[in-house]
Amino acid sequence: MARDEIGFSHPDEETLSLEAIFHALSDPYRLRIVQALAASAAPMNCGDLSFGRPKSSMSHHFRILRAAGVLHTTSQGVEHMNSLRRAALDRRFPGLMAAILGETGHPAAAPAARGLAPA
Amino acid sequence: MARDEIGFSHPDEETLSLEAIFHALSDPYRLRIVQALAASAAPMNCGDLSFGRPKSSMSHHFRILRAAGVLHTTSQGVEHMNSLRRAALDRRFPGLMAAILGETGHPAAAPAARGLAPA
DNA sequence: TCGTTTGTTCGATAAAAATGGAACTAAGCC
DNA sequence: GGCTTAGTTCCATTTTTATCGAACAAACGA
Repeated sequence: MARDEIGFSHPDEETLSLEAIFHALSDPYRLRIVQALAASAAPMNCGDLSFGRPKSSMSHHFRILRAAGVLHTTSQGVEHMNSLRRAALDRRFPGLMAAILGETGHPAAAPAARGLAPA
Repeated sequence: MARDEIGFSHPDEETLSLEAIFHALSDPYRLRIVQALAASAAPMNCGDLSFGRPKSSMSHHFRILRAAGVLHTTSQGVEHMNSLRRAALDRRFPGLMAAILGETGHPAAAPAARGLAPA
């Protein structure tokens, strides 16, 4: 369990489990957080990822995503910046995030994972 | 919702959701069921996939896997034969099952999803 | 028809998760 | 120091899941 500076604890890459990742992604808000982060070039703070829900509720969701190793959070001033742990996830479960996010070799493919209506 | 002969109801391919699939796979027994089915050439009955747990408990897990569209079940005599809905899952979420099962282009890759120790 | 096998359904209980207000902490600004 | 902003932690409540015995149902064979 790596403890970043004075910050959050994120699980080591080797300990990431499919089970925890799936649990983390089985909640609609958490899935939206992941999708929003994937779509964003830059890290995003918690407020921007709260979808109008109470802070305490969202803080709970961030914690679960962090604990599953999906998210990485660092403090920058008053805010907490979140990003996907994409490289670690890709090494540990190659193709998983790509499939979830609807990134396939074929640009026309993966309609469902991109939120588009199926052909 | 397709209702097979006199049998089980399985969701239509178009309605499969990542969220439901993730929830289904976030339980250890359910994940093992999926992995066992993937490893098996032939469909398997419920007893062979029960890992020594009570029937009523496992029946519950089968129902969730079916409702998520992960599993397909048919009656054959007294037994219920289960198989992965691999084709439907692959069409709807290309690469997802391959990543979960640790099937990658490179035979040496995806150690974690195949249950092997990471290099 | 009776008994056996396989699995589902019911129902009660226990365990786990989600929710959100309130109090609190850390960082920055005046 | 006092004030503001951004999140976390605490705590109680609700909701959802999991667990598993017991009763039930369907298919088959003797």
